[in-house]
Amino acid sequence: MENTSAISKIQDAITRNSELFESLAQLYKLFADASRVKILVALTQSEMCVSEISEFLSITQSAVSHQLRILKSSNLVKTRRDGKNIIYSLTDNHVRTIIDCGMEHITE
Amino acid sequence: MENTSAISKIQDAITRNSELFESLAQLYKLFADASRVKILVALTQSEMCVSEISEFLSITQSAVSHQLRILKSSNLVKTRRDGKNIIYSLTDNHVRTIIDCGMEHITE
DNA sequence: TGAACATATGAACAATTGCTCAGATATAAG
DNA sequence: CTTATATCTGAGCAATTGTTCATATGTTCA
Repeated sequence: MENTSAISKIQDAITRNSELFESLAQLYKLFADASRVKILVALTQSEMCVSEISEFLSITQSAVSHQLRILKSSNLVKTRRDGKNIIYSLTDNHVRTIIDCGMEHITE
Repeated sequence: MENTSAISKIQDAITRNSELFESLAQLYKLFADASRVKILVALTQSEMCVSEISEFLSITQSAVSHQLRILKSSNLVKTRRDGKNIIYSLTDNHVRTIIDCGMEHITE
């Protein structure tokens, strides 16, 4: 199967930017789990502490904590301490935008 | 830990729309793999047949075929036959939009 | 019809993922 | 200091995922 020159250029571009697309996949992986999506959606509405989040997900506080760690180490959320509680909130508005974007596809 | 009424409402909304957010996670799952992302990005530029795609990914024709089946059964791509080849293309522009959206986050 | 090419499919397997459980850490209040 | 509350962490495990390999299906052309 011979390439047309046009397709060859596209293939080259993708091969050259391979790492970029791996980061992109990595980003989407963060949204690729129902628990994490729900956490992120909740945080688009208000900051919350761990126990508030684990209240409406049907999973343990430990599971929530694990997920939050993933989201935090990927810089999607940030934390501050308030007494015994750790309050989680979105780092910036990208999360909101990405969720809205996916929503449009779902609810077309 | 007592809920403020505001947070309680957010939690209710998320619990009520649980299925919606599971679909959303399911959608992002499709973008959560480097091979699939590269395939989709390639298809935003031009329709392609299976062998053209497997040429620039470092995976076998069989692996590409498996991935394409996932993308097709999720209605992200569609096919037409051209002789011995099956030509894959994007079903609509949502894919492009979602990719652009993620790209903005990466390349900020 | 038979050979060559393009694609699809199913089984098998390693790697990754998300959860639970048990226990560690940190803070606040008595 | 001790207890209670909130959160984090690591080990272990079942489920899912992406790939390869072998093979099947489908198409073209001689």
